[in-house]
Amino acid sequence: MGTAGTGQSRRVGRPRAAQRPDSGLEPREELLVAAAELFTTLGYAATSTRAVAERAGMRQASMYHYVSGKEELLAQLLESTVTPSLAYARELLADDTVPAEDRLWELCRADVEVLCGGTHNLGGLYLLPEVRAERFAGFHAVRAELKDAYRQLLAATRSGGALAKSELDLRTDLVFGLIEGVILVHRSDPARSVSVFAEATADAALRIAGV
Amino acid sequence: MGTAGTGQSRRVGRPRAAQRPDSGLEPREELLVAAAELFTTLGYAATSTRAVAERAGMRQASMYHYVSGKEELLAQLLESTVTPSLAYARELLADDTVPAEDRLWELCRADVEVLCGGTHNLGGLYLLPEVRAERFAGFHAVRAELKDAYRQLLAATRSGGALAKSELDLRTDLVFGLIEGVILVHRSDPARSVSVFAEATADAALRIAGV
DNA sequence: ATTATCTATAGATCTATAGATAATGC
DNA sequence: ATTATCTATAGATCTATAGATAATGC
Repeated sequence: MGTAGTGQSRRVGRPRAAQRPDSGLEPREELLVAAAELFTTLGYAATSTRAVAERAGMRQASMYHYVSGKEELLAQLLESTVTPSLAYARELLADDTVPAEDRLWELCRADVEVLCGGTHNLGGLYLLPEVRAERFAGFHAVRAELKDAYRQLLAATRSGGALAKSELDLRTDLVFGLIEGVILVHRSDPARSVSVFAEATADAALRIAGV
Repeated sequence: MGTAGTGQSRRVGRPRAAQRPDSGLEPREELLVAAAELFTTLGYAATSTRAVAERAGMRQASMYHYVSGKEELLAQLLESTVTPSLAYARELLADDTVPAEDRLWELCRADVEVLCGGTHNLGGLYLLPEVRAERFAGFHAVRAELKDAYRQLLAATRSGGALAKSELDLRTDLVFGLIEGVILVHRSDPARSVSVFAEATADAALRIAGV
């Protein structure tokens, strides 16, 4: 069995200068958690590499052993906000034993649940203007895929099938806009139950969709 | 009549180093326009005072003759996104000759129209994490007032009068979330007519409100 | 004299690299 | 020997102030 498993066993390499209770996370994970906290509270550009590294328990320069810089952390965090919902959306798209209305409802509910349920409001990072840069093309691709899943589910509903393309695009934007907006507004009342909020949002989305 | 009026007449003070076609705007306005462009495209923290000043046609240091720094520009821009809608909301709240449903619809429509209608997507600035700072308390106050106007109009509708407080808060968040979300999503299809989009959003808001 | 601007710059960052060091592993 | 970390720092910013300058106004 060796010494692996407990996590707090002695590690290779020079010890850290500022010793801390072992978080149990891998260093890269520690950096991501620290970045999520700081980006969402202080803002991305206002957060220095020093602040991220120090919060993760290492010195500024040590961060570069794990990531190429701040941008990589942001890119990873952004993708992690969409990937779970996208995987679920694909499952739902493939499952034609359930009416499209129900699948759309479920996607909305799950999407809000995931994004409001996390410790930090990573949803807000979606909208950083700096995210438009080429560097984040991967994130934009998965996000566009998710939006397209919404569109396809809308089109598959009874009332959606007959829509002209422009009307379908409009409704997709309204539904997608609702989901993003409520995620952002959620922080005004974080005490409220996330599952209740997510279900209410899904109900609202179906009413908007006109199904 | 004197020499005022044409705007391009000779001005007091040392001439600018980089002469440009006269925008016709006051220097402070030029700075605000430049800041709006840069903040919305590059991001707030990623925009330097030099970039703002230079785009406004002056050197970096000259900016301080008009504003105390970047924060003041952001604070002013933020307030300018809410103030028109808030003034309109107050009018609507006072006008009890029109059914509350219609007034709510009209507020939603106007709010989206103003925020999507501007040249830049200032709506996105709402969500900068740096805006949570004490410095922007004024903005948060007017924004909270606007949200409260939405709440009051919702409460005044036929179906809204009977709601428990928590239910009213929930619906307010859904409607307010929709408005903010669509403003952000609007940039995905800026070619679409703003007035059509604003009316569709107002329709959707009423459906969410359950009236 | 007043004003709006300029140039120059001090001081405070921040990022990313170079090279040293202190552990474990063999 | 390998690894993870450290310390130190060069170079590139960026902000805000000090003080000079080039207009108009009286």
